[in-house]
Amino acid sequence: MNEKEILRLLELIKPFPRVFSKTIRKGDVVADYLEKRDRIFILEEGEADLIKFDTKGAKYIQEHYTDHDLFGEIFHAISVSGEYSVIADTRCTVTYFSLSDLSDETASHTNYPEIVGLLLSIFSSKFEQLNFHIAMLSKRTIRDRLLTYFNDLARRNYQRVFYVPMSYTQLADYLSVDRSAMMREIKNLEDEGFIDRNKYRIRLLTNI
Amino acid sequence: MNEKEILRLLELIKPFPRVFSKTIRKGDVVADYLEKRDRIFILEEGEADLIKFDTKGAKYIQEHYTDHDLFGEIFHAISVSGEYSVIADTRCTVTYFSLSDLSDETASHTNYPEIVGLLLSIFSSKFEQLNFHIAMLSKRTIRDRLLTYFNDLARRNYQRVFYVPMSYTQLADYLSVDRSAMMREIKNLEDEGFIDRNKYRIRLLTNI
DNA sequence: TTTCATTTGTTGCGATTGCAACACTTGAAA
DNA sequence: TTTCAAGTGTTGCAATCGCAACAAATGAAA
Repeated sequence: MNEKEILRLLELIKPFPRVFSKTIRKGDVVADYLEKRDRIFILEEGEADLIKFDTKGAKYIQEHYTDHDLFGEIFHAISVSGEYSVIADTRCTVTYFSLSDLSDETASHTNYPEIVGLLLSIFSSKFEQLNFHIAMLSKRTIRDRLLTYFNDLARRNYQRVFYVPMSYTQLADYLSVDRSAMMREIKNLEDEGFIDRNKYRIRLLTNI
Repeated sequence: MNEKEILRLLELIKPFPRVFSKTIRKGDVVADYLEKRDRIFILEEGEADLIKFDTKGAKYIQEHYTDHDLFGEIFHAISVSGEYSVIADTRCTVTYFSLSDLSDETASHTNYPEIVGLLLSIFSSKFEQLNFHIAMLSKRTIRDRLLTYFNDLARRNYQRVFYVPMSYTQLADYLSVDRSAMMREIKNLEDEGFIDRNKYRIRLLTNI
C-alpha cells in the first residue's frame, strides 16, 4: 500500500468531526468484527493483529498490521463460522471512520475530489491484493501456491532474493494449506533446486 | 449487484464526454484484458463471456455477463499466465469509462457526491463477492467448498431450494477443483442425504 | 431432423495432502 | 537467567483429490 497516500488522506480527513482517533493499550480490542459495517481503520502507530476465534474457541492470528496499515470489515473474507477481533500488539493509535459518513461529511468540501481520489486508489490496491489472493488460492497444489507467492514477492522486490514477511505458520494460513505439508513442500523445492533458503531468506533459482 | 444503482449511475454519467458507449456484434471482442488499467465496463444489453486463453492456446469461459453486469480489470484475478478477453455472446451494448478520468471529469459537477456514493456502493458489493470467493477457496475439501457455496446461494435466495446459476463445468472452475472430482462429491452429498438434486435444482437437507 | 460440439456423469489409479504426533529452536516475559 | 509458550522441522499413514478416459445426454446450428 502506498504510505504517502495514507498519510495524505489522514491529513485531509482528520479535521472532520466524524473521523475519530483513539489510543489503545496493548492487549485491548482495537475493533470488533461482529457486525459488517463500512468502517475503515488506519493504524497510525503501533502494531495489531486480526484474530480469529473459531467455533471451538481456539484463536488464530489471521493478519498482522503495522504503521499506516489499513483494515476494515469490507476488506476481509469473514468466514461464516467464528468471530474476529483486532487486538493491539503494542500501544496503538488508530484513526477510523464510516465510509458513508465520511462521504456525506466531506461532499461539499474543497478537498472532496482529492479525498475521493485517494480512497479510490486505496481501493484499487485492495482489489489487487484480493485478486492476487484468489489467483494464488486457485492453484491446486501447495507447490504452485508457494511458487506463485514467491514469484510475487520477488517481482515486488525487483530481486530473486527476498524475505518472507510473516511466520511460516501465518504463511500456511494465507496459502490455506496444512503447515506441515507446506514445510515438506518447501523442503522438496530446496532439494530439487528450485529455491535456496535460510530461515526467512529465500532465493529463487528458476524462471518459472 | 444492485441493478437500480447501476441504472442510476448510467443515467448520471452518460452525458460526460469521456464516458463511452458502443455496440458490439456477436463474436466480437468487447474488451481486451491485456493491460491492467482502471477501466470499468457496464453491459447495458446483451450477453458476454470473459474468456481465458492459457499458454497452450486453449480457451475457457471464466465468467458470463448479462444485462447490467459490471466488469473490468480491477475486479479480476488475472493469473500470471494466459490472456483474457471479453467476447460478445449476442449483440451487446456496453458503456465504459476510466475510473480516474470519470473522477476528474465529474469532480466539479453537482452530481459528483451521488456518483461517488454509487461507485463506493458498487465497490463494496465487489469486495463482498471477492471476500466470499476467498473464504470459499480457503476451505480445504471439495465438500466444504460446495457446502459453503450452496449455503450462500440458499441464504441469498431466502430458501433451501435454489438453482445453480451456472454450468457444473463453470462451477468447478469457480470452486477451483477438478470437475469430475466435484461431480463425485456432489453424488456423495446426495447419497449421504445432505442434498437433494435434480439437474441444477438443489435442496439443502441439513443445517450446516 | 440430423449433426456435432459441449456438458454431464462415472470410474480406477496414483499423487498429493491433511492429520497426528513429537522433538527441537526461538524469543519474550518473569 | 530461567521459564514457557509459540513457532519450526520432520515423518508415517490414511483420506482426498486430480488426472485420464470414456459413455451418455444435451442443445444449438445446419
